[in-house]
Amino acid sequence: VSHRVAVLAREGSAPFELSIAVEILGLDRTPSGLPGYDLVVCAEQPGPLRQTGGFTLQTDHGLEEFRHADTVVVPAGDTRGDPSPALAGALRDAHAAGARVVSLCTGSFTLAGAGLLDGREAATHWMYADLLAARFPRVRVNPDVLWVESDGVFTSAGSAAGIDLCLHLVRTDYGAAVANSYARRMVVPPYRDGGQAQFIERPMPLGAGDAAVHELIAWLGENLHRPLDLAAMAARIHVSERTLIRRFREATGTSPAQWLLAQRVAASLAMLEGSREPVEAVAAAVGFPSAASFRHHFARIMRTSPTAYRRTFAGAPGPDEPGRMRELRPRRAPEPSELAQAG
DNA sequence: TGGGAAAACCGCCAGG
DNA sequence: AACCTGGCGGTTTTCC
Repeated sequence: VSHRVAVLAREGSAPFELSIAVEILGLDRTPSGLPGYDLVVCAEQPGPLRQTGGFTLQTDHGLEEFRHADTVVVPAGDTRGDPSPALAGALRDAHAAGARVVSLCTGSFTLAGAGLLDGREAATHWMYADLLAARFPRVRVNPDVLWVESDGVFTSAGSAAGIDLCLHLVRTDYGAAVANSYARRMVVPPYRDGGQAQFIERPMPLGAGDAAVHELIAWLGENLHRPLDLAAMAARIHVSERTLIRRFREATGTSPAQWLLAQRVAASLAMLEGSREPVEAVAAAVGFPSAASFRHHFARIMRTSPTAYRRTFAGAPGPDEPGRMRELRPRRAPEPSELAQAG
């Protein structure tokens, strides 16, 4: 039984958030052996819809699609006006009929305007969180999460947080393994964690999931320099090693040791750029058992050596540094394919 | 760079 | 019945 998704298109919207839903929930992945969705883009009225960027979007489907949908997605839209009575009613009916109702970015204003967020917790783009709370006092706005679910109503924060929410829906419907395959194919992290947060404007707590594993991850992030083995990690959250491995992979898509390796390499980047500590000292500071181990995993993940990385990204090379020529690559964070197991 | 020891990982399965 | 846990044995990965 395939899962049906209806995505709302509107006049004057930015295309990005709508595209997130189409990309994740609309692509046919059956050639890859993955389950998917029946997705339709629908509009309140027929006719061309002008989008940001000066192009038009057109669809033959109307709001009656909401009645057949298991999931209704409302992408970013107007933050000032109210939804029409027809749209508001269709959204309420869909929720009452048991459909998941999902907003991306400022789409939360539309849900709020339809009354669907009254008394419920909601997320939205951080620039508009205050406005949402002011316009809709009955909505419990949470400005610090990537997304939140409240009585079958899902709201996500700014722009790219919609990716996290859509992947969560896939995880809910088809399991973590399938969601991770989706993420890998899109080349995005299957799971945003503390290590990713440093690349974000401000750290964002997680939306939901395994609380014990999340707490463990937060603690690991603060203690990367310490020797950490499976037994210590398992003891920390009072489970067996077997259960830790299983639940860690369920929550993050990777294993504890692989995650640690990737986080330690990520932590080493700042030290390589911002200090003149020798590679041996950097290796020890971020918790590698030896410089050889550090170099091995750094090269595997970053496709260059620590010294070459430092020479490229820490400014001009020092006068006494050896002048070996090496292939140089731009800085990047570890890819999900490296965080996750290959199979 | 090689290879053996140790750790991490995971399928399987029994038990709660 | 559906779900989670954790021990066992074998394979893979890491360590030195």
